[in-house]
Amino acid sequence: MSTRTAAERREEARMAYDAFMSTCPARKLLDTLSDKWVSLILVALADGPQRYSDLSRVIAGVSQKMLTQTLRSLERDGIVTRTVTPSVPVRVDYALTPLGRSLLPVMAAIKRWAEIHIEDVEAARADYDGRA
Amino acid sequence: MSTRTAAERREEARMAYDAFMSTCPARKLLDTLSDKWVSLILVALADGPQRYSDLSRVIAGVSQKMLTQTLRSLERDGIVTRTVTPSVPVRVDYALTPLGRSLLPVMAAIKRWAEIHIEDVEAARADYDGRA
DNA sequence: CAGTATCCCTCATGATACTG
DNA sequence: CAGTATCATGAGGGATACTG
Repeated sequence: MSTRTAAERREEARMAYDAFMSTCPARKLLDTLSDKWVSLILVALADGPQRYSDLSRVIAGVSQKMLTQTLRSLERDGIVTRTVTPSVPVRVDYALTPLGRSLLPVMAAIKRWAEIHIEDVEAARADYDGRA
Repeated sequence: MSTRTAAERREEARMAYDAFMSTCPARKLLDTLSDKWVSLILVALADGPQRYSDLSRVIAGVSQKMLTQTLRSLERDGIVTRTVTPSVPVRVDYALTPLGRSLLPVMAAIKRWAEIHIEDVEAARADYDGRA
C-alpha cells in the first residue's frame, strides 16, 4: 500500500502538470495571447511600426510598466523588434516580425469564432442565470 | 487647459478599457480558453461524456474547487452540459455541447501555430537571453 | 460520489517616483 | 522620450474540512 497521502499524490500531480505545461507549446501560446495587453499591441502594430509613446497613447489605459514589460516579452519571443534611434531625445520603434505577423490569422480565427458564437454564449448565460 | 492630472486621465482610460474589454467577444473567448483548466477539460470531453470523478482523475493536479468552478462556468456558457443521475450515490456526467464542440477547431488552430512556430520562439529566446 | 465552505497566501498588476 | 525601481493591493487559486 502507498505511503503517500492523497494530498501528497495531488501535490505530485500538480507539479507534474506544471512541468508538462511549461513545455506545452499550445499552452505557452495561450498564455501569451491571453495577456491583457498582447492582443492590443499586436493590433496596434498590424499596420506598421509604432513608437513607444504612440503605443502608450493608442493603447489607452496601459501603465508604463506593463507596456514595457509586455513589449519586452514579445521581443524576447521574436514577435516584435525594438529599434533604438540614438537621437536626442531617443526614439524607439516597435514593429512586428514575420513571426509576429503570422500570429494575426490565429487572432482572426479566435475573433471570428467569438463573433459568430457570442450570441449563443450570452443566450446560454441568460438561460443559466434565469434558472436561479 | 485640462483640470485633470495625467493620473486621472489614465485612470479614466483604464476604466474605459475595462468597459470595452468586458463587452469584447474575442477577449471573453481568450479569457475562457486561457484558463488553466478549460483546455484540458475540452480535450478530456472531446471523445465523449465523462463523470466528475473521471475528470478529476484524468486531469491530474486539479483541485476539486477549480474543477467544479471551471465546469460550472463552462456550463453557464453553454459549452458543456451537466447531467445528474439521482442514484445512490449520485452520478454526474459532463459532455460537450455542439457549441463546445465547435471550439475544438479553434483550439486545433492554436495548437497548430504553436507546434509549427515553437522552435522559432525558442530560438528567439535563446538569442535574446544570450545577448545578456 | 460530487460537491460546498472556509481560510490563506502568492503573484500579477498598478500607482508612484526617479533617470540617462 | 523611454524607460527603471519600489511599494502596495486584491483577486485567483490551493489546502483543508465538512455534507446531502
